[in-house]
Amino acid sequence: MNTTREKILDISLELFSQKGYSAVSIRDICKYVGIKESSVYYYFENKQNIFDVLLNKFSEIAKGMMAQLENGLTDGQNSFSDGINTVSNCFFEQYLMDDFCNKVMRIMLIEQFNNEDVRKLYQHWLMDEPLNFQRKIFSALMSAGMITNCDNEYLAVKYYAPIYFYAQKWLFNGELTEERKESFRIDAYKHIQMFFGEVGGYNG
Amino acid sequence: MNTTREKILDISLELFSQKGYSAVSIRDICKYVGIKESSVYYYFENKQNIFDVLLNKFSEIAKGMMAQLENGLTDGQNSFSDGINTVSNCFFEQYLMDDFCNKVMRIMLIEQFNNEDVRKLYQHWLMDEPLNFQRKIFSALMSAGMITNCDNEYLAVKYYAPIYFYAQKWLFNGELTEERKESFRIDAYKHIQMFFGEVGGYNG
Amino acid sequence: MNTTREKILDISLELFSQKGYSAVSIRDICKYVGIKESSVYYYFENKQNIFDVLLNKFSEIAKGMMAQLENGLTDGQNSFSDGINTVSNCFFEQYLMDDFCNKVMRIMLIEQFNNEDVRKLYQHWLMDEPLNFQRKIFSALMSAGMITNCDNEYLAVKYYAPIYFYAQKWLFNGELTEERKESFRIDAYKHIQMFFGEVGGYNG
Amino acid sequence: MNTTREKILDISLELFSQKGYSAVSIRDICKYVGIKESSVYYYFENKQNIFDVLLNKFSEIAKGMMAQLENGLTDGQNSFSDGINTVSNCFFEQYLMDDFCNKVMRIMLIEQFNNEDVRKLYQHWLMDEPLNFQRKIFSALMSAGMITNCDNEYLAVKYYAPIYFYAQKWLFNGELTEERKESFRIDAYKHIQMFFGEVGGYNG
DNA sequence: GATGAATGAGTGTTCATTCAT
DNA sequence: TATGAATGAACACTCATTCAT
Repeated sequence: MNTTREKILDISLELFSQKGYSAVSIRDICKYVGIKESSVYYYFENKQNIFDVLLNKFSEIAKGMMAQLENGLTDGQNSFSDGINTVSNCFFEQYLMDDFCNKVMRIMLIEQFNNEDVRKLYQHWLMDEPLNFQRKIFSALMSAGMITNCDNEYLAVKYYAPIYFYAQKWLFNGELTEERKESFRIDAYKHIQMFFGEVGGYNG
Repeated sequence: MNTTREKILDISLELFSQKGYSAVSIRDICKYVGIKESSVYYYFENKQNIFDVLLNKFSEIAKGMMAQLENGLTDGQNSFSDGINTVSNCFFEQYLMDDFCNKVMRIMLIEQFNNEDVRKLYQHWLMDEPLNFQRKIFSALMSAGMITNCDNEYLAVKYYAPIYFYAQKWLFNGELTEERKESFRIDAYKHIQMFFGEVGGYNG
Repeated sequence: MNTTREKILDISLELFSQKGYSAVSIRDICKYVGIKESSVYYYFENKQNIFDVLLNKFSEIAKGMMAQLENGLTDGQNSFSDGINTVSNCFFEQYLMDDFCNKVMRIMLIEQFNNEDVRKLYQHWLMDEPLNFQRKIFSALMSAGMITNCDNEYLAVKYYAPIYFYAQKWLFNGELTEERKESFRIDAYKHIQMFFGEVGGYNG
Repeated sequence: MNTTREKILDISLELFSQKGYSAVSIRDICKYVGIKESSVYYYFENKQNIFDVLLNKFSEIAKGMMAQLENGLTDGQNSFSDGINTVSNCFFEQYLMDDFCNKVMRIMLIEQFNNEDVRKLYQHWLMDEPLNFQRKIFSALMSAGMITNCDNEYLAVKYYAPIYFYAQKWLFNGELTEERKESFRIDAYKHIQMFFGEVGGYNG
């Protein structure tokens, strides 16, 4: 592969996720990559293009992730809690806390205000889609009679909002250390347990 | 009074809240205010100073708001739901949706990544303080026997996270129209009603 | 008198002598005087005018000084060494080391390169005139037979150059402290003594 | 070679030596070099950096010059006056009147008041070092019995002060024309001759 | 593949000065 | 006497981008 191109992407991702798009200059990127500024233009049309490539890559991954989650739903699981755990685990580890995804999410969080397209992506992948997916889960659980029928729109928010809140608290600022990841897991899993305790299904 | 100074602050607030600090130039501000760039320096030391003045003004307001909320708690209210409504109303209308506060919150949301101090402010005024205040409410309600004793840390998150989520969804991007405010109110008040329905106290 | 005007002059003199004309702003001056920048223009046409007033004042003083020195020459003195001492003392204490004169000399030293007029003043009052005066002294001493006839042009340089050198070393940079003044006096008077020891007249 | 870089240095040297550092703008330099302002930053970090490069280059040359002079002292010379002439010639032609060195000296002369480091350099290379070197010469001459023993500190000043004085008069202001150089040579060599005439050694 | 050289447009900031009050 | 308000011109510097090599 073209390692220089990859390096540019890697370092841009890292820097963008730390300081945001406009606060990172081509100079900064090149300094870390170890090339001259003009060389960037051999691989990318312009600065914006680097950014776009990163976001597109993320969109692909996110799309795959959501598909995988939906498949996970229908797969035969031994038990209800097995299903919940598999799904949550996947969403947490391979999405919110995945090195690449986490960085892109930070970028989107920062750039959503300068860039309408980014805002839509953020809204889509961090608010609407997870909520939507959660709604489907609850629908399934309701039709399976595993939880009592109710407004699953609100149920999804009730479930997802604390996770979103904890993610912002632990995962989207400062360095993504193992400690912070663990803090997130503790808070999030406790929430899930409490949630299903109330809602009724979380007993295996 | 010094209208030019006020104008600079107003327009800076507006522009900063739309595009973030560094994406707004002194030239931009002056174009809208109708003065020459050098005139800005008659009123403010430098660009950062404009920003600081806005944040300080917000901090003062936020401090006052939190004090007022705590006082509201101890004031004799006719009923429990009266109290909740007064507090929520104040927090929503005069804080999250107040023209000035809302714009500063957007600024903090944007700038928290470029600026450690701002991140702390954001964390303090939009996460820790509201959560903290909520915890106190639940403590009071518990000792009054109005809700069953339980982990009020988690209770506060359960209560506040959806509000935070709805705020991000409706109040912190795009234009703050009446429609969006109304959508927020509907979602938020529904959540509050459901919450106290479950928790036990919300029957007056 | 107009004390504000005097203050402006005093402080300008001080600051100009420390940093040079262009490195001192009207703002700087006003900060120390305790007035607003626009007020300066009530007393002076512009910044350059302050500078000119100071230089003119110095020129007057220097003119007076040289006249006084020449008079001192013809005054009946008890002895040769009395005459030399009176003249040197006056030139050192009331000229090179006088608070006002010393500061203007520093200014001229700094500004001679930006300003042709200043360079001429400097050349005149710190090189040509002292040399010229010294020449006259030696002429007088020669015709009085007190020193042997010789090239008094060179004699003047031989006499004055070390004084000029010591002045640059001790009096024209850093703060003009009593210690530095004393160092200058020691070096300069030693030179004078040695000089007249060789030349022949310095024995009373 | 990098002609543009050289041009920037050449022209900066010229302009700085005429008006001083702060009175010369990047715009000025670029106008003469024939490049756009931003191009300067391809070759130099900032304006100060241009200045520093010039001063460092001078320091190197001055160091070499002093070493060469000291070597010259110990080299076998046919006669005493040969030695003096070689040394003086070198100090005058390749130091005080050398195109590059002369300009840097003017810069130092101007900037010594704005810049403590420059003042130290000036003091070092135009006062202390030459004086020091001269002292060594006189020490050597004394131990060789070629001049009578005496206070060689003062002797050095007696020798160097007039040269310093003539240098300031002829070499450090206005344009450095051949006429002015010649005037300096005449005055300086006459002084040297007279000096050694008195001191005793100058007869070959 | 990569770079040396250059640039146009822009940024925040300083400063002497003006003028109505 | 003094100042509040404003400005035009300048300044050092940054940055994304271009293009011939």
